Amino acid sequence: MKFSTKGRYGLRAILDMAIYQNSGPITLNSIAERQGLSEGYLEQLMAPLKKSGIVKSIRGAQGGYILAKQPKDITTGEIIRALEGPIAPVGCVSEDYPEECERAEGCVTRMVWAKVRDSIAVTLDSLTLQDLVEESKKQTEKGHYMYYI
Amino acid sequence: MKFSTKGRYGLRAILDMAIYQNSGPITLNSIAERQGLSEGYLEQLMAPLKKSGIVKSIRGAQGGYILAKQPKDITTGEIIRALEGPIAPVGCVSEDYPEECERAEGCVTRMVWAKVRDSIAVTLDSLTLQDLVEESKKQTEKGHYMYYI
DNA sequence: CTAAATCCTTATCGAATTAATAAGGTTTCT
DNA sequence: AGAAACCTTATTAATTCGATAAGGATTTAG
Repeated sequence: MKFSTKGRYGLRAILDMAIYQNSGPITLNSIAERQGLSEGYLEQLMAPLKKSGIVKSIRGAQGGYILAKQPKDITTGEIIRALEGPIAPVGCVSEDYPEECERAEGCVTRMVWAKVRDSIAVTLDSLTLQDLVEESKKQTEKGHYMYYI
Repeated sequence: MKFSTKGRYGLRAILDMAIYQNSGPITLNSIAERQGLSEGYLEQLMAPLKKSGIVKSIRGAQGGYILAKQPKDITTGEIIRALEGPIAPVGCVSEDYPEECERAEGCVTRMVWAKVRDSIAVTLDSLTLQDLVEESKKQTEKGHYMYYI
């Protein structure tokens, strides 16, 4: 039961953007360097993030990516869903198109998974990028360098 | 971000046992039949469940498995951990032996994952097998046959 | 107008994980 | 003694994951 590197790296990348956004677009190259991630892999993460309206891209020289919304209006849930798909600890309780199952109606274990799904969703949806930026500032003041993982 | 069939099938198997326990051990064969699972695969699930003190086995003819504790004293968290390992949406926040990470100290995204881990753990740990048995009775009264998935 | 910087897309590949089966062994009851 | 059941390990096919590669498209700067 793990999130893949898509969600993990993607969240780091977006937080990186939120922290370093001040003037002009941010290149994948600079994110990759700061975060120790591969630029090629980051490129693949940007496609769904763009599609979900979380980032915008600016092509050409001096181009890069910018956040499409204010950090306070972007939740971690949004980011994770863009990268990992709907939250679904098991297929039959997927947020989007749950898998069919003959006896889903009276299924007791299914209720367990639905509760798990909801608890994950509530947690991720109640955290905004702004929250993370502020936490990051606190940590920097404490002398800790940066988020990782 | 999915639980594997180990956790899903295992939870069904244990709930099946809780419902059908009355006198004498329950054979894997009968669980497999009722639940539509393969007996061979169930065998593999029983090893860790036994090791975790959730079930006991009785060997030989007329043998089978019985719950090692009362349903009210078995949580879904226990069962899932026995089968899937420690709850850990990402390695660095594993309940058991979190993976090392240079900058774990000031890591902001790590805090996100820790919250996710805790919300899953609280959900699973606050549900007992007894709760599921009762829910199952309710569902049966409503005319729904059984849990599945 | 050309070169460089950057985003964009698709293909490929090895490694790891998963789900399941198979096969044979051990224990205990009748 | 033989059958019923648990027990353990090995194997395998399929899938997913993480990453790299390669080449294309767009825009800016000079």
